[in-house]
Amino acid sequence: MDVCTLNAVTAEQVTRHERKERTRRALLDAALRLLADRGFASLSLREVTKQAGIVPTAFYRHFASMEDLGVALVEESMRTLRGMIRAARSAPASSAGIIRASVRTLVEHVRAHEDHYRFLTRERYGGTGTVQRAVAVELRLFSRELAVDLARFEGLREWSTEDLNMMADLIVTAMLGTVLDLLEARPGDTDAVAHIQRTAEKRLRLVTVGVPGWRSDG
Amino acid sequence: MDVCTLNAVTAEQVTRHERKERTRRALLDAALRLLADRGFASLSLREVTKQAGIVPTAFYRHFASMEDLGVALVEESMRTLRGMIRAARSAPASSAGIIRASVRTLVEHVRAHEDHYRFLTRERYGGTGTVQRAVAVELRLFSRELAVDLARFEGLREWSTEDLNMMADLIVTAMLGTVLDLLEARPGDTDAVAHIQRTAEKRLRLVTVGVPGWRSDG
DNA sequence: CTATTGAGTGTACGCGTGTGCACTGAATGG
DNA sequence: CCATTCAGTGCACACGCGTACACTCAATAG
Repeated sequence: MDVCTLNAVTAEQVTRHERKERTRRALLDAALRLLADRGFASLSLREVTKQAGIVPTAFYRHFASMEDLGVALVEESMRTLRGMIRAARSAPASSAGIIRASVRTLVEHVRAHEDHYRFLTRERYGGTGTVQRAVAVELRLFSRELAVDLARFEGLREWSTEDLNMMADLIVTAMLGTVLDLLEARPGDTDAVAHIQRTAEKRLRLVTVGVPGWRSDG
Repeated sequence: MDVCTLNAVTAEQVTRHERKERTRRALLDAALRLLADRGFASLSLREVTKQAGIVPTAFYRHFASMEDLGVALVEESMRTLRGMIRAARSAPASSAGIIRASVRTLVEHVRAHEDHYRFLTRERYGGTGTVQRAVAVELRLFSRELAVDLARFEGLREWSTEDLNMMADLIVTAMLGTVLDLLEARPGDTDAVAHIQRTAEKRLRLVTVGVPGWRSDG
């Protein structure tokens, strides 16, 4: 293999892959668009391909099945979610303002990626089979990461792993509830969003204000 | 109308209604059975009628549409949920043991009505259109009722309505998470159930232990 | 320059869907 | 006793579904 051949190969793969990747994206985006107001289970292969602008049978060049596409969407959406927590982590962390900052990050992130968050919340609870399980697994991992973050805070250092996980689960659950509220609010309704934001902050404060008085045994 | 006629009329309506009601029940039960591992949206009229043992077109003698049947299921399931909170209310209420007792009531109730709780949790988040909205509305009412209950507790008497609603929402959300955990645990896995139960108690304790230190303004 | 690869096409199939329509036959009412 | 009501039947239809199969025709490889 000389340089020329190598370049050729590289060029081929780039262009080839590029084209294929573009169609793959079109399929994922088409699915996401259709999922705006319906569950993944009620999504048909034909609908998705039509929306993506290709013929039904070409679908199989990219995914082995709809379920496969669903799992790909889970991975993509979870990448978005992790992006959010990374943003929240790197925000100014005055221990008092951290809740306010985190909630603001969440609200902005949900606005910017409505489709991913809608997909995750819907399929976590309403989903079926492989897709639901994939979301459940990823969210559990996510919650465990949050538990590690929590362990660094004052007053939580000596908590047991189990208790930290319990608290992280509670926070994630509450957060998903907030996400749902945000998604159900009409997009332009700033009053509603402000109220949801305030309520979300209160929820987190109520959870954290109990930390000093916590005892693990009932 | 003499007595005889009246009796006849009564007998007719009873028997007539009885027969119809029995088929209606069969349809609801069939749907519930099929919903054990699938979402309501992916349920077909033909499947339900087949499972219920009648011919597809006879469906319309009982419901105007599948959506209609879904709303009926929401109402029925919410009646079950309200039964649970009534049971929890009437349990021995030593302020310390109330959490433990409430969680036990919840766990037993979910075991006894798995199908209803599965339906509610699934359609609350994963649902679509009329059914999801019906569940959302009913759950909001339920949460408001819980807020009224909370207002009777020591330390919560002087809380604002908004704060009480916030706390009630948080509790309902956490409770629904517990329901989900219970439904996902394999039926016979008593270890898993015990762990879920313990975690649920801790969640509630973490929420309530913060009450004395609560201040409404951030 | 020629051969191969592979993304996307078009046709065709059997199946499950919701629902319209004319019907049966037992329960009911006068 | 006869007429009416109405829950449930059986047939028919048009449609959307997943996918098998043979294909086109650029991009790529040697």
